[in-house]
Amino acid sequence: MMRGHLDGLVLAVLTAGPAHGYGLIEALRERSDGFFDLPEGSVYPALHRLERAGLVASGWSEAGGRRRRVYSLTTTGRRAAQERQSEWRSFSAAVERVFGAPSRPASQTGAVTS
Amino acid sequence: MMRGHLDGLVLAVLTAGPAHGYGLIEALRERSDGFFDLPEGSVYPALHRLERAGLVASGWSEAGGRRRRVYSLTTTGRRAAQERQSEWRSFSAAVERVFGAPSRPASQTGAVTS
DNA sequence: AGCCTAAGCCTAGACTGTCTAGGTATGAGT
DNA sequence: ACTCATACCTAGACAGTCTAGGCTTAGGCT
Repeated sequence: MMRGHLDGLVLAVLTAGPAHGYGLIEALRERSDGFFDLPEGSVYPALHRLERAGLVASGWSEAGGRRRRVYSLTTTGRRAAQERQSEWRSFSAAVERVFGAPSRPASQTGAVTS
Repeated sequence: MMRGHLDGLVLAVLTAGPAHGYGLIEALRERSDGFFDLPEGSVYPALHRLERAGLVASGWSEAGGRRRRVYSLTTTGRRAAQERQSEWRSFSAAVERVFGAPSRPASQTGAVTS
């Protein structure tokens, strides 16, 4: 489950250069050491969503008799990629703070002390 | 937006001791240094979901004339809390790998090289 | 020829989790 | 009387992901 972070990851991959949907899935799998093995039904809609939002642009190309729709970042997409990344960092840091926070006295959270 | 990580965070807070819904929201806000300021409409349903799943148990208590529903971890909930945390770590690590991955040659991702 | 797999694209609908936006009630302070 | 903080709740909207299909071409195998 990608839980809303898919867009940022797709944009991150595209930062390194244009890619088509199928290759993007492979790139995500390889970059994550196999952790992200996303179904096409997740990635294609995400790409369409990003294109509708103007963050990526697409064009058709041909390779080995197979047609590919190749996506690349727009200018706003490149900016969005950086934003998503820094949003991730602060989100991730906040989660870590919650996980790593020290125990607090039970009285602060309404625990039953009797 | 909590993007599916809310359960893990709630369980993490409850690991430190029982809490009621409203106090849990405050605890999440404080632990995250203000980053997580969750609406009640997110947290209460999450608690009910966790209770239905048997990960937390609740009971009513009274404090200052106000009734509180206090939640605490069950045994399976305590185990789930650890699982969620380690799931988070591997998820987070995978995301970091994607963000931090070096650029690869365009040919690997179907880029238009012409 | 027939079959299977990999490479490539797509989408409708189900599902799930979060948030919006409302509601109720008590106690304390002005 | 009024407002604010505390404390609970839920229906329905919304958004993102996944399931489960569909389509096509190329290439390998029998």
